[in-house]
Amino acid sequence: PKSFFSKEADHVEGFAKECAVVTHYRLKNNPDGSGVVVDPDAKLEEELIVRPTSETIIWSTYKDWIQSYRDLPIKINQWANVVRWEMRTRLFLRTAEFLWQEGHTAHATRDEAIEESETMLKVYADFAENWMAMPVLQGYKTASERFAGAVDTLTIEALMQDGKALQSGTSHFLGQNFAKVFDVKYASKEGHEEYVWATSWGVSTRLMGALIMAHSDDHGLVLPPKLAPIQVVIVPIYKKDEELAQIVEQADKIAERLKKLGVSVKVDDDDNRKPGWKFAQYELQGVPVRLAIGPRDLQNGTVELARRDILTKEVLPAEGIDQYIHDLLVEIQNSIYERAIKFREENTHTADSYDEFKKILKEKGGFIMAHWDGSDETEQKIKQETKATIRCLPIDGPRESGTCMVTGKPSERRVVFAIAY
RNA sequence: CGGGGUGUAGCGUAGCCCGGUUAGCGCGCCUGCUUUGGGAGCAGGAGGUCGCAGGUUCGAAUCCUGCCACCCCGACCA
Repeated sequence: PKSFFSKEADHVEGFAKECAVVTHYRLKNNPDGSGVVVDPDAKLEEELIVRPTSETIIWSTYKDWIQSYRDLPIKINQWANVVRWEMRTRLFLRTAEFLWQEGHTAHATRDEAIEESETMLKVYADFAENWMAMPVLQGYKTASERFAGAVDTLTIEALMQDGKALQSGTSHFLGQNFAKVFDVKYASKEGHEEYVWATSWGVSTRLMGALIMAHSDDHGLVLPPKLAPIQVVIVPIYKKDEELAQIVEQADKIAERLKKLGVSVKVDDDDNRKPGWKFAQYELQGVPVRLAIGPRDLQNGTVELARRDILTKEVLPAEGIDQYIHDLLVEIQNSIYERAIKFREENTHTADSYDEFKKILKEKGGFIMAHWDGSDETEQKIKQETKATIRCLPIDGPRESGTCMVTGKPSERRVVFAIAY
């Protein structure tokens, strides 16, 4: 309901310009027969906002669920579709409707809430790095980039292959902002009424875009083995039906052995597509390992193995190939990650003057470490003049005193700038 | 909303400026034969209200007017 949504002032300001609003609840046939029209008699007394995020409905509910310190902490995660009516959408990265998980927690103390927000950021960073094989920077957002209604916003920032940054997940420390406007209090051990402390955090289908842009090449997707739905595909090569039968028998044997090792396999005996077509197709889909088996292999007891990530091929003995692949998948996972790390290192630069900053931005892109005086004005000026934004103040970033590249005022540390999606 | 652009077969497009054969090409689709270790080859075939409406003209995909739709750039952005 609109009235729920209007409580937290910053929250309203942050989302008001991109909300889909339900004003009517019924359609009817157009009398002129041209289709359906909104029934003007079905106007809602109070408009509904299709949620851009669920804080308001969550907190109006938490108010009923929380009375005592014994009810805390409360941690709910939900998967939901949300709608943000962006001016311009971008496939996977900024769709009008997207699926995400959003967690909402309430805590008795400030420290506990902060710890929760940091823990979740690490969960996201762990997933990005160890499953998606995508290195991320962890850090704090500046005030202007913060979530609407948050005291602090933590972010994981990834670097895409085109040198642009992508915010890939966020975790917010909400302080007592929502507790106060939704009046969520609990009775403490000491018998005092206290407002709860809150967090929220989420990752979305934007991660699909991140995965694509972090690893793919001109042949298509490159999926990290841990996330690939099919880790190994076996393509038979044959001329006659009798050959196919023999090859498929061999392929099935290898597939069975792989499955015992926990590897997911597809044997593609589709006769409608030819080997070359299949090779290209599975590369497009990012299947990490491809085996080709033909009459020659049957005779020699070999298979041809191709790696998707580095596009190599080699002929290996069929004997023991299952264990070899099992180990290779681990190696590929690491290799993709290492390649992404290397790319990020090569595309992270330091700038000590505004001119140098602009030059790097124009010629190289990537992350730029630079000193900033901490003011909103300077941040906005840089954004207007260069389109670069402060991606984050890294959690583990080194302290290094210097002077702001724009104003010359003192700075305690470098912050991370980039052009972002 | 401001600026720019595009609508031609299932998809991608040429033709439009400078009006004039049966609107051309690629992919895909269908049939046959040959093929199969990197997205097959040859031969034959099907498929079109040229976004919509009106106008100019002997004649309009092409020129004019109006409308509709979509795309790109900017403000927004997990």
